[in-house]
Amino acid sequence: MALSDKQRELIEEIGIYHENNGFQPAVARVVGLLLVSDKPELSFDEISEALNISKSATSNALNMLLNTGHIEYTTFSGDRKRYFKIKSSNWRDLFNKKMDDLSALNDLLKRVLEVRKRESPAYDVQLRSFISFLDYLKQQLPSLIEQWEEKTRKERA
Amino acid sequence: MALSDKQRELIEEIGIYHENNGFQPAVARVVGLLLVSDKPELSFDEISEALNISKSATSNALNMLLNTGHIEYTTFSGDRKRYFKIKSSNWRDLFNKKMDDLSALNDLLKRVLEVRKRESPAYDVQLRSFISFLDYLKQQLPSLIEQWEEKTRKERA
DNA sequence: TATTTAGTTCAGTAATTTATGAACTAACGA
DNA sequence: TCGTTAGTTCATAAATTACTGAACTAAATA
Repeated sequence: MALSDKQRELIEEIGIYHENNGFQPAVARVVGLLLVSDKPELSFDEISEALNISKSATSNALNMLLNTGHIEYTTFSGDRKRYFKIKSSNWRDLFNKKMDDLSALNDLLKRVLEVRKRESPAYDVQLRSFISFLDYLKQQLPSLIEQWEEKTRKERA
Repeated sequence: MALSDKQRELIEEIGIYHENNGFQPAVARVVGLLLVSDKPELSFDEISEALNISKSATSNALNMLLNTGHIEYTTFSGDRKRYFKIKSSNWRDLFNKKMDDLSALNDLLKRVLEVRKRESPAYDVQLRSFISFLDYLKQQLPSLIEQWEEKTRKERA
């Protein structure tokens, strides 16, 4: 598992990114490694050694990522190892998760309006406006995706 | 500082939401309280008492939120207290932060393509596609916002 | 059947994060 | 000038999180 300095650096940066998104450090590094490594599929031991983390940490990280659908693995007959790789469908999921998170926020904010009793409705104006924007965004997103698909279709032609 | 059960509940839920977005628990609860409370502005002591957190935790939370531009305060002559409230401009900022985060991810992914040496370009197809989508989204967002503003302008008329 | 491989499990610890309480400061008001 | 108010600061404690190493399992291979 030869990794250039640039690769190691990027693994850490991707690691920190995913840490900030709620992943455990070791889990986040595994994602980084699988993204950045020249080989698209890595074995348990390759991961453990490349990142210099214990077998337990590796096991924990891989199972967590398998359970959450971030990675998957392939096998080869006559080889007992599993080879782990990023689930490529995961990009869309990852984006959807971000959008779901905004949606969750929006639900909370709608409840804020229901629950608090402010003297004047003036206090609610900004909040209502933000809620309305998030609703609009959510509604428009599908057609935005369609437009993008249309555009890429044309570009390939 | 009378808070209904529903208000307390919502403060916790908003708290958990913001914890998941990287805020410290106490900080996240302060945001929840300022959102949910009937009074739009609360003093240091009111916050400390309503959330049942120490003065140091309160001080820490308020200063952190002031520094990051999430809250601001007003004062009244003849009253030494500061009254803290959510910065309403903050909604747009909060959304922008989410988008910036996606943008940061996109930058990392572009670097992934530069750094790794995959045998076949086939491995890069999905990733390139996701990058292209994020670029498109970023580019389209301003006009999406404009459209929404246009729509709300019409609705008010 | 014995050995190696590919992991898993879990108790314990290291590291990190978060909150407390007590002592302090700075400004105001009596 | 003395007390009170409105906080701040910091050492420390408590809680939580993340990782390790050792012992284990289950299947495959010799």
